Amino acid sequence: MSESPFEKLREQERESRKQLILDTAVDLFSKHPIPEVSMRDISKAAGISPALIYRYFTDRDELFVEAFLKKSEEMIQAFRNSLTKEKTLTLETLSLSFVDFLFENGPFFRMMTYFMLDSTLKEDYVEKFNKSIRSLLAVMEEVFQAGGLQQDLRLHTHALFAALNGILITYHRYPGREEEESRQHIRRLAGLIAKRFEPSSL
Amino acid sequence: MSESPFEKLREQERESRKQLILDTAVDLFSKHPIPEVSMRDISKAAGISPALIYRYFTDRDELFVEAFLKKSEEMIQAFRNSLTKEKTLTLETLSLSFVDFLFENGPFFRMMTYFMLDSTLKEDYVEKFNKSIRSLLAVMEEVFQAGGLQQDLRLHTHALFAALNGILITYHRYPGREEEESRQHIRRLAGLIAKRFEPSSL
DNA sequence: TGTACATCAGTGAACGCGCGTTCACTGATGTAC
DNA sequence: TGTACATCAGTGAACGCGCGTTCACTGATGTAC
Repeated sequence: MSESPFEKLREQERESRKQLILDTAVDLFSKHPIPEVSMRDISKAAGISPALIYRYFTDRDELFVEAFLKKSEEMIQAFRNSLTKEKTLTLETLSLSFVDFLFENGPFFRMMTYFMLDSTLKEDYVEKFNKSIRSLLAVMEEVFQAGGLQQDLRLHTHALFAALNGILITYHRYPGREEEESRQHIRRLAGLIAKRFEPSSL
Repeated sequence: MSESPFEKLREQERESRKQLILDTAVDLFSKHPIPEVSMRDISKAAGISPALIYRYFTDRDELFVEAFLKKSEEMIQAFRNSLTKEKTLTLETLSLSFVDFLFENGPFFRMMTYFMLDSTLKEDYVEKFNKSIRSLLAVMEEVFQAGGLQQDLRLHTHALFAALNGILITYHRYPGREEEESRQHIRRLAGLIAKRFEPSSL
């Protein structure tokens, strides 16, 4: 199974072509409802034939899952980075960062909620999704712990995560509001929730 | 525009046929992902021809919205009733009732989240949806008020509503858990959130 | 160096399917005179 | 009472479309001898 340098290069080229398709898909998933993005749409946007996608992915579901995982890893990494930059890491700063991030990263947010609600995907795809979500929860849990919370750590993390998700889902395009107003409302609610989770108010 | 008793009867008959279609649709929307329920599915389940649905509804969207509104009214009414039965109306009992209700009323929950996330519906349908959500928020707001909360009443109601939604969406079919386990986890999280909203902990 | 073969990226057209919706129609009932 | 017409519930088949996916193919490049 050893590969010559030459073969490795070919492999890398193939990989970067695959990433190009993936990036195109992520881009479209972020702009339109996920069920409305067709393989033809993706191929057109990538400037290739529809058939070619099937040289890199077995089917649409696999493409979707890989697109999600890619974006998810980027997102979690960036989220983690932004947290290390904060001087004092309170639940409030964590929560505001979180909703800001999801608000900015439309693709990730859309795909995540799609997974949670609609998915009729194969079990091992669902497992990959959950693994990704668990990574995100791990980041939050660290902050809780750093913040001095000891009891029911896991449970509090779940509650805060779900609550913040709920705020985003419920108000991300509240009617009769401009995007900036929605964002402000979401931040206000996230801050309000976070404060109630501070250990000091326990 | 006055109607004879005879015409009224005919009108009522027509109306009850329409309701029958609506009930069938609600039933299917509760059992399968909403985009996967086709007009043919509904007509087959109702025992009629697909074409007949179009004598009662202009298109699929209208059918969907009317199905949602019907279920929503039932749901809000029942929720209100269950609250009047509670002796002491704390936020905790409110919250547990709320998640129990949504957990039981799969159709409403599914349709609500579909609206929040995916909908590409016409503006006046969205307006009807929001009116319905506002009724639900009004019930919660009453409880907050009865519980003695004065400041930022609206904001707290929004936050709790969104948080509970988030818990339901995030954990309603948490993987590797049986339905009953999911329900318990959701109740636990809802209780945890609710306690933090009690005025006493402000 | 030349030749036969293998590999694989990439293509455009096609397959088969299910969808929302419409069409042309039947048949029962009510209405006007 | 009979007849011509209107209304409307209801139907099965069809229309037109877009979808995911596959097929048969081309053409470039690498490999064996």
